[in-house]
Amino acid sequence: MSDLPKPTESELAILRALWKKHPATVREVMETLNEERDPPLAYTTVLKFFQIMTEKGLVTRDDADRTHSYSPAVSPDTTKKQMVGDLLDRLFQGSVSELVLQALGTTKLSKAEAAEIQKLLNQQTRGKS
Amino acid sequence: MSDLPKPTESELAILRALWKKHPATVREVMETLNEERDPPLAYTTVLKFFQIMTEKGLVTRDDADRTHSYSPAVSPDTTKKQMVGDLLDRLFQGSVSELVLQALGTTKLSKAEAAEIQKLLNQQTRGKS
DNA sequence: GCGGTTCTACTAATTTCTTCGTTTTTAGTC
DNA sequence: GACTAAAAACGAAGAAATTAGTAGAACCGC
Repeated sequence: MSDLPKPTESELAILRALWKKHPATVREVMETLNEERDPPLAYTTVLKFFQIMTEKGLVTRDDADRTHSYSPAVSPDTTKKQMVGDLLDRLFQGSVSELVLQALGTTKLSKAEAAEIQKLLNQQTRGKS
Repeated sequence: MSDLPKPTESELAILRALWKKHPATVREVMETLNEERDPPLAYTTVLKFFQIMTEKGLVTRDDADRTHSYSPAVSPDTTKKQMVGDLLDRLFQGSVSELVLQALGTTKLSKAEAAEIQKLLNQQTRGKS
């Protein structure tokens, strides 16, 4: 499996929109993106990103209808794994625990969240020396 | 306090070198970087990065001697916080717990590491409803 | 069928990042 | 003081990413 390229900042924004709702048209995604942007993006700009991303294999296009629709070709989970792994290499010398401690240091968690993490930790260390 | 810009990939590589040893000269950092690079970087390339980063305020320059020496103007911790926060926003809707679960899912931790995380979790949830 | 609308494709300008060659400055050596 | 070796500054090319204008095709209502 040839790994897909790491999405750029803009590509990621589009993937986020697609993960929320897909398939989606260029116009739909454009509107979603422009809700949180001051200089709004032109339609053709967003279209261009879709063309590039189709080329790269990050999204798939359905051109059965005149108005093409797009879907993500990578899952949120895969992408998160990829990007966390990347950050890990670049900034934490691969130390997962350091990253986790760093992340935990930034905010307080709810009890439920903490419990969930505890659970995973317990699973991981069970039976280890 | 005007936040400093997010370092680019190359700038980050230089910061990593400086965090390991500073102050350091251009040549020293160049040699460090080139240990793990196949097309090695030219001296002037590395120098250019230092000039840009000085401009941006990411490093400080000591030009007392003819051979200038540089030190990081941002700490590893600050940078890590910045970049983790960035990833959090961009990919995890700000959910620290989701990021942590994702990170923990990638590798098994040593017992010591797990214990350290447990400790922090306990501190954080103490006295919470 | 025709005019307006909306879509995709094409092309290209702009910006940011990376890279390095050339020139200038500096400090030491004879 | 001129010569050389090393460093810094400058300028600019190349590459990647972002942005958008324009042209041509497809559809819709009349």
